[in-house]
Formats: sequence, structure tokens, C-alpha cells
Amino acid sequence: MPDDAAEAAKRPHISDATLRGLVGYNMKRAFMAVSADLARTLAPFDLRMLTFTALTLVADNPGLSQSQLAQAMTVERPNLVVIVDELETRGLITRDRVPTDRRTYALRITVEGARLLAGAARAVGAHENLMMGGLAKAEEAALISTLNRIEASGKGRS
Amino acid sequence: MPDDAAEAAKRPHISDATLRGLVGYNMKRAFMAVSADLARTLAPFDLRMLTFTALTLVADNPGLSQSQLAQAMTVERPNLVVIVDELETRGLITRDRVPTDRRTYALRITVEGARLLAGAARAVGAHENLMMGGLAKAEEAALISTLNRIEASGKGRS
DNA sequence: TGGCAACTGTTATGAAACATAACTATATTT
DNA sequence: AAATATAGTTATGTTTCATAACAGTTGCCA
Repeated sequence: MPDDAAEAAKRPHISDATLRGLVGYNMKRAFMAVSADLARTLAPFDLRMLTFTALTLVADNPGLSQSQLAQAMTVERPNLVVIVDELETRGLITRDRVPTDRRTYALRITVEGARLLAGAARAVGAHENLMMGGLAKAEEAALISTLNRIEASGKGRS
Repeated sequence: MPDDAAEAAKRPHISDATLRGLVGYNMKRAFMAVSADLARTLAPFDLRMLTFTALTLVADNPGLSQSQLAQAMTVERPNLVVIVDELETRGLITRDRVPTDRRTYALRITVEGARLLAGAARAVGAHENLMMGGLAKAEEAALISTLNRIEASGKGRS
């Protein structure tokens, strides 16, 4: 079929209609857009998505261990070490020894960490308002509810 | 505050309530679940998410160039080379020279590629039915519509 | 017509996220 | 006390994604 060669030269726009029929493809495309904008939002704070998530979870769950944090973030423990290392080196969290179990560290946010997180959280809120600004309150609630159902569907099939 | 140490020992479950208030966080969690199940679905065909996407786009847009495919997949051209290399080496697609522009390759799916894709697409359909099975038709349509609006919000802010 | 700019595909390289195996230190179980 | 399990760590490798630089080709335009 050398006829396709003609249409290859200047195909106006390629079609992803087949993939658009898959919910997962639309999820990926939307998440990529949100993810890219979130990265730009966090850059001024020297945070990435993972470090922002870790910082928030430490702030909300003072004293949790690295294993607990790793499980909450669905990250393997070895990979969490570098994240915690970075946050501790920057003075945003502390690794405190636990007397009752000297294997574990109790992670806590510092005053400086809380201050940085407050600013970052405000910026992330603004980012969400921009990305989801077109959605009605009810539509956003329905979206989250549907996403949670999908997430639960996957948990049964690990 | 050495009091936190006590609760650190056996915190029953850590809370991600703050993050759950962010749409993006729920999107990531749901997408991770779908993505993991999709990877398991494609494994028997020796395909990953990216190679399945590329194969589908080549099948639907015969003769497209690597640049066009890269743009459609939101992948940088250097990274697409390895994907196309793999598909071509496996005999699933062909790289044909275009006489009118000898810089570009026209990508086309082979008979064997189409046969593999047919099986994979059927499996992906079953995977979608399982993951989205709990959703009503209207709910699924609303989800896709909302996701597309979010995706469009991001495109204005690159 | 000749030369400069732009584009296609490619190589090399590095960063980031994620996974596994193996180790040390401590705790738990038996 | 010995065997087993757990927390954190190190080392290592894979995958995805980004950037710079290059050769070959095309298009522009002066």
C-alpha cells in the first residue's frame, strides 16, 4: 500500500479516538495535565509531588514511622529513605529515636517545615482552583466519588 | 513534645484526609490502581502501556511519522525512538521511507502487529470492564467529560 | 543559485520514580 | 537462647522522561 505514503506527508492531526474510548486513557491525559501544572506550582518551594505529599502526611500524622509513611505513599521503603533524607537535610522534618522501639524513627515536621508547607499548600490550593475551576461543586464531588470507587476496584485485584 | 512518641509506636492507620481534599491526589490514587491492573493485563502480550498506546495509534493512523506519534503521545522524540525500535524489531510495525520527504519514516502496523493488538485490545476491554464495572453508563460518561475539561484546563497553562 | 534556517530521526547523557536483594540493628517469638 | 520478624539502610537495576548535540534533508530567501 504505497498510497498511505501520500497521507503521511501532511496528516493534519492524528486521531486517538480508539484510545479515547478507554476511561484509563482519559484519566492518564487529565492526570498528566494536572501533574505538570502541580510541578510548576511546587517548583518555587523546591518541592516535588512526592516531597509535598510526604511533608503533608508527616504534618498530619506526627510521630509516624518511615514504614508507615512508605505504605501510605505506596512507595517502597528503600525509595522513601532518599525522600526523608532530603526533607531532614533541609531541616523540614526531624528523625527522632523512639525509646520504646529503637529500630524506628518518629518523623515530625519542624517549625520551618510547617512554614514552608503552609505556603506550598496555599499555592496548591490555587493550582487546584485553576485546574478544577470550571467544575461545579457537585461535579467535583461526583468526580472524587467516582475516582474513589475506581481506586477501590483496583485494590481487590493486587 | 515527647508525647508523640507514644502514638508513634502503634499508630493504627495514618490519615491522608488533607490530601483527599485535593482532586489531583484522588486522580493519582485512582490512576495508579488502573495503571497497575493495566500493566498486569498487557504483560501476557509483552506490551507496556506506552507500547500498547503506540501500537493503537499506528494502527489507527497508518503512515504517520515518528514526530507525529511522539506529539500525540506527549513523549519527546528521543524517547519515542526506543519504543518504535522495539515494535519494529518485534515485527509489529514497519518503518517505511517516504519518497516525498526522505527525512521522515512512515509507520505502519504489520499483519502480525494487528493480530497481537486485536488480542491485547480485547484484554484491555475486559480490564476496563472490571475496573469501571461498578459505574453506570451515565456515570462513566460524566467522568470522561469531567476529565476532558480538566485536561483542557491544563493545556492553556503550558 | 547559494547559503542559512528549520525539521526528522538519532545518539548520548542524566534525572526521577520505582523495584529487588541483602545487610545491620533491634524486637519478638518459641 | 535460638530462630524469626521488623525498621531502616545500601547497592543495584529498570523504566519513564528531559535536554543537548549531531547528520541528513528540506525549505526559504536574499
